[in-house]
Amino acid sequence: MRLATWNVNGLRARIDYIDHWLKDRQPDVVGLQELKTPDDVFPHDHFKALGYEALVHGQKSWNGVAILAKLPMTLKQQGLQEQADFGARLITAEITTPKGNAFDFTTVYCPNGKTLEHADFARKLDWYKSLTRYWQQSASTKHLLCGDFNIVPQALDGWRGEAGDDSIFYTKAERQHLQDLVEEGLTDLFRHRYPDAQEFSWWDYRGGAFHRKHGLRIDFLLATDPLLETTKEVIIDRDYRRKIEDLTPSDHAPVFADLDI
DNA sequence: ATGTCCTAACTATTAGGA
Repeated sequence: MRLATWNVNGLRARIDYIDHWLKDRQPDVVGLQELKTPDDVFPHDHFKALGYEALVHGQKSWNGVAILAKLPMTLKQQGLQEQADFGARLITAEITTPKGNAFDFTTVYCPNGKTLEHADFARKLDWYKSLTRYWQQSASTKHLLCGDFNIVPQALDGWRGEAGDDSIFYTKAERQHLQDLVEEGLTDLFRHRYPDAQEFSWWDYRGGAFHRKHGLRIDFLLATDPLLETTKEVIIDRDYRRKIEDLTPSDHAPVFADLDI
């Protein structure tokens, strides 16, 4: 069972690139973020031809999340009710595996915050409070939370290291909100498997950041213990941050994990 | 040229991204 997360930076602009990756990696379930696509033009037929059903929570121009799955799934939640005016940023489905096991899969596009001084930074922190409350209420023992969290968990996860401390993405306040999710019983699958590895999931398009290794690890797969225990491998799929022929990549790499469920 | 790049949108310049 291969579960993945990917901020695609525009679904319609990325559709051919996404096809390459789906065919190469064959994930069973994928959480997508930053669709920038209204629901009424979401290319359901396109993904159906590749074997995927899609559940979508999108909007015009910005944000937007979706779940692609080769397995049976049912919609459980679209959006955080307390945060409806901050964009389409969360979707949850219940997935049934070929073994007949059910688990919940949530994918999120957490707010960026812009700058420490901007009003959106305080809203980002408040959004995280709502996410933690949602998590407390979901009360499912097998639950994966994945997406673009827009927070650098520790110095190892950002190219600036400790020099980034207290700047946006690296603040104590933001990191505490990730810690709150850990205290709810979630584990960062990549960091758990590779405690000392420095791998990034996002690189700025500008200034040759990818080749200069100026990246951040801000895309995570977080899982409850029953899912953690069955995790066999976790990959940050860095090769898919590269250009493919004439196709432009997202600024994020996909991240996926293989679980025996 | 905020070293600067990519997307979407009232198609030309701006907002948003991280």
